[in-house]
Amino acid sequence: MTAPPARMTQAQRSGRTRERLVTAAIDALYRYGYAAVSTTLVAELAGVSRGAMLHQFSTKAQLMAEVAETTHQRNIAAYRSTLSGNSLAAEERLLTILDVGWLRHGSPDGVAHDEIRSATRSDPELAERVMPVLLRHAEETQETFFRLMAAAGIADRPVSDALLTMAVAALRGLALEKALGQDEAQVEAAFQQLRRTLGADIRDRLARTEEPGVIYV
Amino acid sequence: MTAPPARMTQAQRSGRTRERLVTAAIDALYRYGYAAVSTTLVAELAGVSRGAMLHQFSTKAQLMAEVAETTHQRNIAAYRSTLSGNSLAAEERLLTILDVGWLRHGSPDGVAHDEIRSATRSDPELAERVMPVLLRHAEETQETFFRLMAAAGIADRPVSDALLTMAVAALRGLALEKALGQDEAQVEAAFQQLRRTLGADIRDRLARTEEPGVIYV
DNA sequence: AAATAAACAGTCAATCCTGTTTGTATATGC
DNA sequence: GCATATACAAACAGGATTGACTGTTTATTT
Repeated sequence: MTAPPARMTQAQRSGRTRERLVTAAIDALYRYGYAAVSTTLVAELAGVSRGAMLHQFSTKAQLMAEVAETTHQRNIAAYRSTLSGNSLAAEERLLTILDVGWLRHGSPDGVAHDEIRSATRSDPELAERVMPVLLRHAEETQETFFRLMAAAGIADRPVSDALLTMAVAALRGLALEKALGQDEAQVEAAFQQLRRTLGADIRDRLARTEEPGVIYV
Repeated sequence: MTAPPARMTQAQRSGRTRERLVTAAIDALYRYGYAAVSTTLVAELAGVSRGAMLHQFSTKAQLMAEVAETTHQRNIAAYRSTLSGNSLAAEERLLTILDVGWLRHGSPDGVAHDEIRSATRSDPELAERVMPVLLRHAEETQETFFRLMAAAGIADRPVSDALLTMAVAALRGLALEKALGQDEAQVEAAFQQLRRTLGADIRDRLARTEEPGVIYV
């Protein structure tokens, strides 16, 4: 007794296989890294025929663009849900962002996103399709972060951008160490060092502004 | 009138083609990234026949191991020559190390080294051959950095390791941004942010120790 | 219910890459 | 000077990957 073929609309069928493919791709990127991820592998992991895959994503770059979009959306959702719940003082709030960043960069979503990002360096076709997406994400993030900084009393765009770029670069570097299988405790200690250092800097900057108070997003 | 065949010893011939290949490989890794570097391309760039290449480096992993070794040696040479010349106060000295680190990580040598490092994630054969080398480099670096920290009065191994891991991860992240063609000024500003932040932290730590004074290496 | 469109399945061609193999030239040791 | 080992040259085989192509099934529209 096999299950009946379960009638679905076209949109449901498409959505289902697209989701399966994106999920499988994220998992594969997380586990093996971009260079070891072939479209054939993704299709197999997803339990989707090669034909179906090519119908939904006619090139590898298109699939990766969708992966980049999906992971980014889940990332910002994580920031939002963490920040919207509780109302912390400025310093705590900014450090919480760092914590979420660390959590996300180490997650399959974050690793997959960063894998795609760095792969654009070697793959012009991927770059052409995905870079615009990544740049949009970056601008979006800069804008959001600046609003948070401004709300904390540091309404200085260059400072905000530099802090963000530096922190994100550090998180990417640390996440890569973790992905390379370096000693977990060591990497975690390095993150705590980053946290401590950035915390001190932010505290210092806040001390030079009017009373920061509580930030509302 | 063509040049006479220039008699060379076997060692000279080997050394010459090995050097050509390593140089070409570094250049290719710097310009295109690991995934886009084939052995064929390296041989062409080096002006060396494929047969000669395979004679000197029978696998791609072996070539890459040599590249990793060469670039690392040049890196530590850069640190040594910078530090041995002048005798700076502890804080200045540590920041100088950071500056050299930034310079080297952005150089073709540094980029090539980091490309190989991250490629081990996707290429098990490369990992098997190269990881031992990279781990040796890492231990060497940790040891040297710790001695510098100790000489500066911060003889705390966990702190030294965490600081180093964090700083190197940040430099790798920033160097990647640069390699990806992100806005130079923006990346440079982020590095200055890192420098400022780490400088403050070190100053803070030094203040809690006995008079640091001048470090001799 | 018939016609059309969308989703899916599986094979194929073209390309690229790595390392092997076979053969030649140059240097070295006796 | 000759034998041997090392360095170099170039063609080749095997394997993998991507996107095209042909045909089938399922949904939608009229």
